[in-house]
Amino acid sequence: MSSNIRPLKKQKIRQENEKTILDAAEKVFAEAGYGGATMQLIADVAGLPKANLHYYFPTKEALYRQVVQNIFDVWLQAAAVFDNATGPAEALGAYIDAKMEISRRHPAGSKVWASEVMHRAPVIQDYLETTLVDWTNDRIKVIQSWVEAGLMDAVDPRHLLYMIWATTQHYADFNHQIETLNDAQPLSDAQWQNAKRSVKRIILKGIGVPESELSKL
Amino acid sequence: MSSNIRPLKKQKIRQENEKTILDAAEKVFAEAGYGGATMQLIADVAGLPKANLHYYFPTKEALYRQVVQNIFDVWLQAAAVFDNATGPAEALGAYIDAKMEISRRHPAGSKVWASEVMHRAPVIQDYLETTLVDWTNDRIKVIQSWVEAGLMDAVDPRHLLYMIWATTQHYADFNHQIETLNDAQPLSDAQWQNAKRSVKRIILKGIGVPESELSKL
DNA sequence: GATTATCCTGACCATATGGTCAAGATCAGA
DNA sequence: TCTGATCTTGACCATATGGTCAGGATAATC
Repeated sequence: MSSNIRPLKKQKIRQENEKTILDAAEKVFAEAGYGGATMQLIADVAGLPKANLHYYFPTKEALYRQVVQNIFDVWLQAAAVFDNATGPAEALGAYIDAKMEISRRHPAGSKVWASEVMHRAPVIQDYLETTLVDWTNDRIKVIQSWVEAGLMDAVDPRHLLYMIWATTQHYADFNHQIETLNDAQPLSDAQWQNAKRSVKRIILKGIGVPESELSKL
Repeated sequence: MSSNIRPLKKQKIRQENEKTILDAAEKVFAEAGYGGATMQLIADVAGLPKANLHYYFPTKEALYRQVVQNIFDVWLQAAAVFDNATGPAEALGAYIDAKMEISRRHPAGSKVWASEVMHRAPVIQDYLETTLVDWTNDRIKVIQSWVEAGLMDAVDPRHLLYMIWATTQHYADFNHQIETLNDAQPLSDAQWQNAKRSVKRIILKGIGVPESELSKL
């Protein structure tokens, strides 16, 4: 990597500023959308002059692209939890927990992702067509093997995945609506626990996981 | 109403143009977001000069406001199906069907709604706080009565509603992702039927509706 | 057919925004 | 301390956009 040539302190400055800018950008893109976000506002949130953003990221689009790619990485990491498990209760339960936790800790990222996909994925369409398609097809096979092993009902794996994605991400993307319906308060720790338990219970029971497994939630 | 004073033909012109503009606006707002949408593009889609839009809708914000309010009305109408039913299987089944149908026929509207809520509902916050809160609280009571009558498990009604909203709207808001995962094809009639059946089955079974009711889906 | 109310629209304006640049500041290495 | 590389930033520019307006077209009324 050419950045290894760069001296240490300069390297650190670059790293920190890029992170500061990316964090600010994620926040602003989430709140205003791509079109509504302005470089000036991102700069203000980052606490840097606007021209400095353009030093690190040549264009608004390049900055946005980086934000979206980072979110995709977080998404993929959560998906890993899916794997190291033996059956549907464990695997899907852990996956739902992981995604709910992301929705709680990282709502801005989820909103940017949702916005990007809603607008026909102008910058990450290639990722959808390759990484996402592959990942999804792999999990579908895993789910089908569970069905064949009699560990769960013969549900369509695709729609099961969509339901999990939709529901977990809803707690991030629609957090404002959820707060409004919660007496204008953010969900408390206990309410988040309850949300996770409720979601897991309905989905897992809905696909035929036996009651003995459900009681572990 | 003062528009009754307006002569017939003029009245019709107004009605038709407003509808043309609102349809174009919904489409463009859905595809580009509020910030990314331009009055010029909406005008082009509507096939009218830009100045004409400003004759009917004074500002971009006024036009957007009207679009969002219309969507809220559609949403409320679908919610009516919830009522004329006796138990959870029938009521929730019909409600899910209705919302899935809206997602299929009216995806642009759903996207505008999602975008509005994601951006902290700048124009319909008052509706969220009044109409939506009231509607939700009413349905929660209904669901609780079903629980008490032993017609379903003791699930938290709130999270059940969120799951239904999330899942059904996902098929509109993320239709591009779903298409990408469906070999770049829109869902066929059969696939929509399958989607509806899958969603209803998982959710209804998940809340403890007996198998005898499920087989009717 | 003359008058009034409504509708239509090309041309125009003020402003906001993404992006540029040149000059200066800071740092690393010799 | 000197030199080159990297980083910083205020000032600036071209363009796009929301919105205005005056004058013309069309429809309704008498």
